[in-house]
Amino acid sequence: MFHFVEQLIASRVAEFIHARYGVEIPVNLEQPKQSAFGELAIPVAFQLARQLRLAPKAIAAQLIEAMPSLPGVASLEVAGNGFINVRLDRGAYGAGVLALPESAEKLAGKIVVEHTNINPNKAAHIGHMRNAVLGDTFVRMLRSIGHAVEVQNYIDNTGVQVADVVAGFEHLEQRSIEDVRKLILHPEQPFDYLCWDLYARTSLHFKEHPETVAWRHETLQAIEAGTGNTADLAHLVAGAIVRAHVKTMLRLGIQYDVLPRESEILHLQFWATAFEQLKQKQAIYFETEGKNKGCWVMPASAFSTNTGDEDSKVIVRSNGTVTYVGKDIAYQLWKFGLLGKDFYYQLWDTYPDAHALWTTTDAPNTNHAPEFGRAARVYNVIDSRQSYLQDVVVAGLRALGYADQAERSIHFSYEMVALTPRTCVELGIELSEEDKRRPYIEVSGRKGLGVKADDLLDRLIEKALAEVNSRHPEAPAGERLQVASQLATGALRYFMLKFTRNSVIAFDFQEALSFEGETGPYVQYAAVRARNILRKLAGRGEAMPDFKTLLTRESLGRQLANEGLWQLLLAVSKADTIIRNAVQSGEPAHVAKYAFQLAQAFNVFYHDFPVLTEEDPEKRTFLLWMTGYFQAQLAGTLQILGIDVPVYM
RNA sequence: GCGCCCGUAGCUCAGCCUGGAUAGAGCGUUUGCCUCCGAAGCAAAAGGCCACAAGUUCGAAUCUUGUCGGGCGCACCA
Repeated sequence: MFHFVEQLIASRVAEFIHARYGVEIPVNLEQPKQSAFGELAIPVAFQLARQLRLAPKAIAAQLIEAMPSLPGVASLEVAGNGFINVRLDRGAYGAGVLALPESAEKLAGKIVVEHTNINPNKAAHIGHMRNAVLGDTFVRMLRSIGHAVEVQNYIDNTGVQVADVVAGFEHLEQRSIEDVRKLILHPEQPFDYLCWDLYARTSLHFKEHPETVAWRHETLQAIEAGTGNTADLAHLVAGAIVRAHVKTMLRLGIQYDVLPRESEILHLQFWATAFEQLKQKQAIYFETEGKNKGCWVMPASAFSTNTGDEDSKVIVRSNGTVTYVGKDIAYQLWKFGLLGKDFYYQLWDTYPDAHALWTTTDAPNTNHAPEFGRAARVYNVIDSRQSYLQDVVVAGLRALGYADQAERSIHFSYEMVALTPRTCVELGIELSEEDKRRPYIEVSGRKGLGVKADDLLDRLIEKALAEVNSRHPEAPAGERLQVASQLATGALRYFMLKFTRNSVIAFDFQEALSFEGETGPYVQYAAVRARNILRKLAGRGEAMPDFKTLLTRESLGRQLANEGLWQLLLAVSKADTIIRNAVQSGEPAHVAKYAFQLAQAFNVFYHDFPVLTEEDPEKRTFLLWMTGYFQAQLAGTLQILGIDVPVYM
């Protein structure tokens, strides 16, 4: 509702200024820091002062003198050095909120969001969770304002990391493919955990015995060839790990539409097609001298604005194999429907809610897969350390003449998750004296240094369950576990979202395990309390009043004369403004912050205005309506954050 | 060396894009509030040269430049 009023006032004021002074000027409204200054402030007199050569205060006075009355506005007044403060007609605003349907119109053009993208060779850790939660929340934000969104989780199943684990199985562990199949089917420990350790051990072995690094190259070549025992083993391992990842992410309410795999990029010759285009448009050239002799490279001038930068980027190695960036250019072209070819698809799994998850395959078939790719806009959720490579990919698009798509190919970047030295100690990780003085320690899958996603979730559930057990010992055990899981997810997702994208998260158990203050459970608690009031009402056999007939504009005006209630209604009605701005700036943290503020506002309401015991019937009706409105807005905002409202807590 | 990010309360962070009226929140500390829709809550107090300097401006935490700290990149790894 707030969004609507803001826009209406801004456009009317701009029109008036144009008519009166003949000046085209954008009118920006701001929200005063103090509520005593009204609901909105128009600082336009300051901007006009320069052009009209008049004091801002005098202009502001002229404006409010001559301005025709604005709809929904009670009064305008000059304040400070030239602000125009706006006071809204509270009854009209309340009636507007009551009447306005919450609907999002369908927007044209599909948006592809690629996120998660974990190498399928080990368990997911907290860094991967930040990626997935950011991506998933952004997807929910986009969908909530009417965008069609396709979620892709790219699987690099033919890369070095998978090769290392496979080499570990074959050389260090002397395991046959049948052995590994048994480890997957009858695990003593989760397979992704087993690979976590094996990957760390193999990496260490390579470091200590450099001559064995040859295993990696042999394995890699075998995997790329696609046939034979080693390739089959890699396929088995990567597949099992992907299943583990999909399962872990589902615990956080994260689902995907399609898992494009690198193996198909290779087998279906996606790269060969892209390579031809790049050569044709001379986006890359064959280097004949220097350190990159024999490689196909992209000149630095294509992707770097720094004129002194002479380092070109190798796309095809001198041995004829393509780098990751090359494959990514092909993939990015496909996302926009620009490659001129498509994958084949097969069903990977069906989620409990019947949503289908597809993956790519190189075998032609008659499966009825939906159409994937052909995006109007693409977001790649990738940490900021890879911004250099992302720049190269976008430069590839531009060099091929796809300037529009390059513009709409967005690196949704975020800073890494690191560990505080205290957390490292807690995990039993030995730190050097130098590391102890650092603000944070980078996680490393290669070193096995990190907090596994499932471990963290388990700890959160354990803690939440203890709390739930102490409060609701009589409730069924299954239900208590369900509630504890929802609280754990809420705590974790909120924790991952409360920081803005470009701030490094120094992960700390104590902070992440908290359920008090600015946390997911705090917001969940407010939603549960709001719903409990409505539930109690229904429990008494009392029907909800007919708000639309009882709450007339006059009645709303009387109730909203109460400053506290008016401020609360304003806060609750700002959801639309907040979410639109958050999508615009690509910042899920803003939605999280708003959810928290909404919960704070509700707790004030809850404390100051007992609803069910209110004796004045008109006020009681109003308070009930506010409760319902709060409940709906809290639940709606939490849904965008991917957080459930438990039945109790 | 070059590029990107960060520096705001004891700690962890919002605010910076789009300059504006007394710089906010959570945690921690101190003090109150459960006979009252659930205390995972509410109320209050203390706590700031917004790293530093110069510039632009009527006005700078916010824009520009420089300096100093810290982090991350700059592979024929991804």
